[in-house]
Amino acid sequence: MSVLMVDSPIRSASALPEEPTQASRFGKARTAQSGALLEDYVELISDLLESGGEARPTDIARRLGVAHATAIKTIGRLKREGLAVAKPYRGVFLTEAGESLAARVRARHRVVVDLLLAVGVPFEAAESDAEGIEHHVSDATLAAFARFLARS
Amino acid sequence: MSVLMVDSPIRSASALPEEPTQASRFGKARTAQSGALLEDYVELISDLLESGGEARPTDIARRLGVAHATAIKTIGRLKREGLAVAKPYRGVFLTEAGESLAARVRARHRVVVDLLLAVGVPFEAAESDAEGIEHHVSDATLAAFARFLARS
DNA sequence: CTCGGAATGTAGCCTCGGCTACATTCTGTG
DNA sequence: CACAGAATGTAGCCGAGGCTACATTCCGAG
Ligand SMILES: [Mn+2]
Ligand SMILES: [Mn+2]
Ligand SMILES: [Mn+2]
Ligand SMILES: [Mn+2]
Repeated sequence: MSVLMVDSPIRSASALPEEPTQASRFGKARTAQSGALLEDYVELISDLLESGGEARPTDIARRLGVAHATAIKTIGRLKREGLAVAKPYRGVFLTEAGESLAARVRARHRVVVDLLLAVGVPFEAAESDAEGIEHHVSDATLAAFARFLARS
Repeated sequence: MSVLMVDSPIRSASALPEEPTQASRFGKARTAQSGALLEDYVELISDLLESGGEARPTDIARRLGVAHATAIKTIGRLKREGLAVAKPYRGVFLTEAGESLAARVRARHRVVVDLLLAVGVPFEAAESDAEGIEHHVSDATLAAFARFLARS
């Protein structure tokens, strides 16, 4: 059995994926990323509205750790995309679409954190990492997470 | 015991985190994201070099699903940051720093995919989502993933 | 009621990461 | 060995998402 595996059809344990496959994976990651910011804003605005009553630009900015001008500009984008409404100096509110997105995003955030905790990630790392990870969790993955948590 | 829990110190199961805590979590997610692109380039270049020999801009662009001009511009950034070297028309190579980053990134990618598979995520979703998730997995989380996989 | 400080909004700048269009260089086929 | 076509590189555009500086509006203490 002096096999050297030279010219084996299987090149190695981790051969490169096909080009179109790989391009599609990278493309999905880029797409997911581009929605991340809006998701975080909508989730945060919903949290603020539920827990206190008001979602003011300064609060939003402070919680996100950005300048207030940055927050206001992004709130403008939320309005353009039909997720939020706001009259000058009156605070920000969510549309139906905004509320429904917020609900989905919040549910997913919770499942991701719980999954991380369930596999042994320390609390603060779980919360911190989840803030980025959540935006890259597809429906299929989310469903798998939920199943895993259910049978734990 | 006609307690209504009004004015209880614990407001609800999911109270908002403290402002500085939340800002730091969002900030970390933003920072992680800014490094993501370079990580993917370096990992891909390393894969191409190991598996074939050459890492040419056109190949890189095709695999990432972007225009070749975009890839060339980013390769310029890799050079500025000391991760890659390339002479005109000669293909791209990694510096020591680049190789070492690539090794870490590839190892982390593998652990993330394995973790996803281990909790029941279907293969293609695991590969696809991992491409985004990997960039938000801290060292603490990575270690927890590895421990979980070891005792499975 | 006033008025000063806080909140809000606007203007304009920057980098990153996409893109298209065009210019240049390389290279393999005839 | 020429040269057409592919690969590579350059120029310049765009939007997103940061920032600072400044203008405007609101509101509560006095
Ligand atoms: Mn998030
Ligand atoms: Mn979140
Ligand atoms: Mn990736
Ligand atoms: Mn990867």
